[in-house]
Amino acid sequence: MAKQSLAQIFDLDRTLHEPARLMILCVLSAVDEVDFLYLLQETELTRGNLSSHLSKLEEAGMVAIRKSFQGRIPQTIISMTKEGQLSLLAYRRQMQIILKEME
Amino acid sequence: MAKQSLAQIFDLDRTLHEPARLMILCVLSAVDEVDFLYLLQETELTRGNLSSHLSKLEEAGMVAIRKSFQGRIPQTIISMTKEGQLSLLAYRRQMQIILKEME
DNA sequence: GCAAACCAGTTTGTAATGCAAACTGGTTTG
DNA sequence: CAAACCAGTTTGCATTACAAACTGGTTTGC
Repeated sequence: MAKQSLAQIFDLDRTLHEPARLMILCVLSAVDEVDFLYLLQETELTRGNLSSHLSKLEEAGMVAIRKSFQGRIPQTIISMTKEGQLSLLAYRRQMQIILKEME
Repeated sequence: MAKQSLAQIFDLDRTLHEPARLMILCVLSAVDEVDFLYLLQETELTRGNLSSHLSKLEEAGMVAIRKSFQGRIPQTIISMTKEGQLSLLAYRRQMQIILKEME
């Protein structure tokens, strides 16, 4: 493979590059299924922000969102999709290369 | 030091977190003084984008911008400040921690 | 000698974000 | 049965990143 240009190396997936979403996926990569309130507590995001970042991740096909009930209280369960796992892996690799580039 | 929260770990410097600016600093960290046209070529940004990202970096105190002439043609020379070097180092360290966190 | 093309950038306009605050639809408590 | 609470969603706004248009000067063609 020919040497990559800087522009290519730094062309990061913007969905994952947002710290809040990276943080969400980081939690998900460890536990693989969580509810909204657990994420809320782990990430210290506001409910509104967590909700909208999850929507973005869902639209991008990175996470799956399932609604259920805990007794009569609604509950939202979030898990990472296969695509999400692959994208996160790719992002990590790319960022590793960037960090090396800056040494 | 107490264990850092995820929110703290992922609280990245937004000035540096933007890929285009990270790329600019990456070039600067290697050569330490460049002109506008060299950056333009290395980064493959448009002139407008390069100009505005440089302004942001200058406002943030990360780079110093000096105007001179090459014969009668105006020339812009950019270099990284000490603060820029330190901030970039800090960003790299923080991102290393994040990548570890996601392993 | 002056119009057209070129050079080195800067400014402006626009669409897309990220965040906080307000809202929704339901449940529990006093 | 009103007030407080729960689990989220929607809305409004200020900030952005990018592209396109602009600026102020220089060189080229005729």
